[in-house]
Amino acid sequence: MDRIDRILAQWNRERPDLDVAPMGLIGRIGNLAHHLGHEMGKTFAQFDLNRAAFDVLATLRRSGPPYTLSPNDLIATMMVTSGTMTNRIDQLEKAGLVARSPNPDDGRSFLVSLMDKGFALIDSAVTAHVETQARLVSSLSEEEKGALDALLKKYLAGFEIADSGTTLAIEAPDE
Amino acid sequence: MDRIDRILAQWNRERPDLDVAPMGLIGRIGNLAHHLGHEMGKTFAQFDLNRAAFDVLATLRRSGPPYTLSPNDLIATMMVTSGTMTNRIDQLEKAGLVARSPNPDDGRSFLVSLMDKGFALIDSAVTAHVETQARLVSSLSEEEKGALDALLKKYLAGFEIADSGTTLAIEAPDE
DNA sequence: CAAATTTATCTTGATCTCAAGATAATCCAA
DNA sequence: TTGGATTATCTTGAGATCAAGATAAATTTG
Repeated sequence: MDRIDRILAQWNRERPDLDVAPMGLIGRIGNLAHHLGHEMGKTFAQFDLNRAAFDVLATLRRSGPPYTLSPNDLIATMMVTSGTMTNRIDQLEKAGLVARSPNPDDGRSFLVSLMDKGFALIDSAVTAHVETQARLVSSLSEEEKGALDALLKKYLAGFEIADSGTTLAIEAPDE
Repeated sequence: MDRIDRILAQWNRERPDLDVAPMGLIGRIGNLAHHLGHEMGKTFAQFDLNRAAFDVLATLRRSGPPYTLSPNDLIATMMVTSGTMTNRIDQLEKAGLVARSPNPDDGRSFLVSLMDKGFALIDSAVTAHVETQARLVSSLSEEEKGALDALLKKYLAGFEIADSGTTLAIEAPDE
């Protein structure tokens, strides 16, 4: 009888006409994301980063040499709006962690490159981040982690297909 | 090979020293929460609500008669800060959906009560919300839903014990 | 009973995000 | 080629959240 079960029990009493089983599943995913995000944020803060800045630096770092992507690449990877990405890059640029340069192949576009300082920072930060993540999944056995990951992957697949434009039952009828 | 798998493959190439399996699991939970939140937000918008307002109204509604809780009760249920809750209640009060009254038993405190208009609105909205949620889990079989929910519940249990003050391996060493 | 502490709520200031629209460059079709 | 559509990015304005601190009432202590 956890926090979510208590919520479902209340709904059952007040609105017995509703089937709230999906609410339990979805609520637990949301709660977990909240807790995990909070804990990971502490690690980011140790490097004077927040989740947003970490994600941008990490995306550039793992893209490999020359550690350079366009804002649009970053937008597509991180699923945020263009205004959000402009803001993130502005801040990282001010901090001297990345630099913008014109894209020689497209006058509308820029290239965002990881500076040496940014490379060093994200390499340290990601090492600590991975340690934090290992701790955050340590309450599950290897089997449980594998089973959970497999189920999540299957579930997520429906949304990713939806993203790519295909119509699925999982999508809303219209926007 | 989904979006998360591609990220892990990049890290494996660039930083083969890191064990990024936990990143996959945690990343999928975050991605799912993001997708689910986005879809549910569309339903809330149909009732001129956002997630924040829906949660407050729903918490009052499911608490049962007299549909009244203190701001502190709402804060504890929703895991938000007091400033956030003040803001939410202010808006709902302006919209005529809830009302504040002094708490006769505690001069520091208020009681937040659902108005008739708020009751009618949340009863319609939650009906639609539950339908949305049913759609959002429809890509999983009953067995998968049960297995996923059980794993999530076990995982979440570690964090809820942590909330209550007990020290667990899953917690950060310090804040 | 008075001082110190705790509790409940609100205020303030900063940050992050998004949606919508602006700007400028590129692409495409006739 | 040239006008219209598309694309990439930035700007603007508004909303939500949080952390930290202020305020006032209740509780605990000696």
